[in-house]
Amino acid sequence: MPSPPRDEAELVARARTLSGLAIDALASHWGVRVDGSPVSTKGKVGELLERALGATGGAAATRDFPGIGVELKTIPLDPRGTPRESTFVCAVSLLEAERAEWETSWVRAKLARVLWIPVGIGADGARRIGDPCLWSPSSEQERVLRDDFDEILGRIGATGIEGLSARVGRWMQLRPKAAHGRVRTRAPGADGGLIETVPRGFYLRARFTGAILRDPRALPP
Amino acid sequence: MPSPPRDEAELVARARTLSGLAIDALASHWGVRVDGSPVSTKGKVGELLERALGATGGAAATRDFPGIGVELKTIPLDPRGTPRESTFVCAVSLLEAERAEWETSWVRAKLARVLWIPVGIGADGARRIGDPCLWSPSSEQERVLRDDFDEILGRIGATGIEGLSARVGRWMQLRPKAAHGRVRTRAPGADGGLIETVPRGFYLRARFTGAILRDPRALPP
DNA sequence: TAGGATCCAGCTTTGGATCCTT
DNA sequence: AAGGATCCAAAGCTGGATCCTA
Repeated sequence: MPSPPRDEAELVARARTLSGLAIDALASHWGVRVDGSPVSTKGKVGELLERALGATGGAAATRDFPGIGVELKTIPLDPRGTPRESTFVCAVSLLEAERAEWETSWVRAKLARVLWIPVGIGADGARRIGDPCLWSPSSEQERVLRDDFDEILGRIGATGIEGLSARVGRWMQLRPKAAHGRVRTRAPGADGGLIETVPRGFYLRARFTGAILRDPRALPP
Repeated sequence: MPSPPRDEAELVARARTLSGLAIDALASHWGVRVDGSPVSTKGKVGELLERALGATGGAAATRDFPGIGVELKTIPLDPRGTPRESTFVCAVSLLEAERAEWETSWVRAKLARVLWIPVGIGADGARRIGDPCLWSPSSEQERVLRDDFDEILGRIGATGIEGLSARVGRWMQLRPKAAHGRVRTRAPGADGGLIETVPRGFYLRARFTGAILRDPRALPP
């Protein structure tokens, strides 16, 4: 198990040495199976890269590399280099939604510094690690993310969580997270009591992550 | 048959009196069948509204209302108010493509002043005429349309018509027009001779017409 | 043919549902 | 539950093919 990287430069240097490596090779090195049925290997590649880069593992970690304030995100690409999926950022606390502000939010902190690692798929079907991209949002990008955040949390306050569609948000959306979980939220209306619902999390739309992988300062539609 | 409207105000006033009217009612008034199989009634609604508004009919007309320089376009909407189709603007002369310029183009002249008439569909399945919208492109809108025009004609010049996909163009695209027609164009390359191909026309994408019906100065993606 | 357009199979995108490990 | 995510049916969009009338 590698020790945590001392600084960003060391983290990026390590990520660069992994570039081009087949996922299968990395998996067998770490004794992890990533060749099962697709549904049974969700999240495995992300965890594999955390290990290989010396991330602080486990559910207690607030960030992947707390010492240097960097979040690690893998992005699956299709053969043309386009993200195949949206990217989960973090869960949201529905009960604190009304008081939440972008400046002090967890989602902003997570997105402040991200090491994106694309995982491509070759003509032979083998998945390979791509070139890492250390990114912080430009001020224009952050403005849109903040607008999305405000609109999403504003709707939760106005109509309750059941009135919020995953369509809301240009680059960021709120969607169910976890099939079996239960959390409490407030029913719509001023007199709303507590009701139970499924947990939600912030996701970045694929068109946003695709654009920043091509150009870190891009402003997608 | 109404006489041609004297000016824009009269045209819009007439269009407003039609708003809310069922297409079936208008059709029976003019003795036109619009209840056949969908494939057999293409274009009927557009012709019906031309008649009802006193447009100069026939293939010889360069514009629907030449006296006042207005083009009439009907737009079919789905139950949510979104355009169901792209909108045909005019044919393109492939042989003159290399010399063509936006400023003097037919497509620009047609789009300079358009009376959009949405045709919605109610919960009962009946089609009804909506509120007319007299529109000219804003300078920002025209800039994008000109860019599309330049890129489309530029590609015809560079790669020939067969190298041009209907994907080119943000708001406007070039697509086949007429199933059986034949026109001549120049083969790609400096030494290109004349070859035959299917006629093409400019179309406005539904996301553009949908946006300007909601807000005439909107700048869709 | 020119002028009025829509059809519709196939591809892409969306977003609610779901899976594994600690 | 928290943290790593992907699955996949259904809705939406695309764009080549096509239809009618004068």
